[in-house]
Amino acid sequence: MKIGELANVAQCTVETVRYYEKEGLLPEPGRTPGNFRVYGPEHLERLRFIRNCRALDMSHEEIHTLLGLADQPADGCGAINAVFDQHIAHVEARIQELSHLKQQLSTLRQQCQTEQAVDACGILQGLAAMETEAKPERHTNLG
Amino acid sequence: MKIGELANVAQCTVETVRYYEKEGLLPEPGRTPGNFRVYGPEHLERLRFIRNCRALDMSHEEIHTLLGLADQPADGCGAINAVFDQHIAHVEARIQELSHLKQQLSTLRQQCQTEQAVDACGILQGLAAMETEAKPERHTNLG
DNA sequence: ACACAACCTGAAGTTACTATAGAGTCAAGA
DNA sequence: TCTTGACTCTATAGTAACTTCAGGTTGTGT
Repeated sequence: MKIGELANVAQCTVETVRYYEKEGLLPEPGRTPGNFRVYGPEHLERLRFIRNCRALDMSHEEIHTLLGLADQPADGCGAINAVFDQHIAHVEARIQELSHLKQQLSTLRQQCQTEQAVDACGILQGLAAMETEAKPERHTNLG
Repeated sequence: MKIGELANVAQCTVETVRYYEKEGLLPEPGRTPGNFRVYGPEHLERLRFIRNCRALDMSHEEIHTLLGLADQPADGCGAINAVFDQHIAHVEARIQELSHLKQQLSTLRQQCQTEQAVDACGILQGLAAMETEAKPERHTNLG
């Protein structure tokens, strides 16, 4: 199949497919005499794998690692579990962070319940007065 | 004060300060005869405001809006509340998303509790088999 | 006088794409 | 046969919020 069909069944755009190829996540497919890419089922399976990883918010680096491990059937899957556990930890950490932010935002929001002059707006006063919190160091791509 | 001191008290790097200036978040300060930036307390207050907004994960666009509203003391603060409410909604939505992801990740993780051959690894099988979920459209900068 | 820290500008790198420009390929209809 | 239109190709730039780097200037302490 050609790139448009592949992208279609894999629920992504043709640009994304070409991008994955350039990134080395997807192997280079064959070409027609007219230079169009031709994909087989193995490409589709790999692309599905990648898209599922992305749906789980894994970074390209993580996916790269996972694909590398998966391509060595002789090895055990302990390393795979490790990648997974780390990713879960990232997600959990981000949820914690965001919950904390939400708490702060709600507190600030309660400083101003009514429409009043800007000078008196409790939110602005709060934003000006807050002690800048050091952002926790991030080892994740999750924003 | 010079840029290094400003950055220091505001808990950020000098590069970040210069970047905020280029982005129009921080007004251009005066210069010494030797072309060094010189800041006053008003710059520090503004920078603190910005850093607090960033600590709350607001985008530069949101901060820009907020600063614009704050600079018009005649106006009411209803618009400010609106920006805030929307941002809180973004944070809540992202928490929901991540919680859902965590759920899926945990389920997958349970597919493989032991060290075994890669071919049998339940995680990889799960990743290959999952039905790619359409990613919800994002109207936020939160990753 | 000289080292060294702090400052300056401008450009490129980061992530995972998306968008655009300009050109080539191919199947079907007139 | 010609043409239209859908699809494809490559290469380049843009996105967000910075960080890093290269190469040069200014100020300070001894």
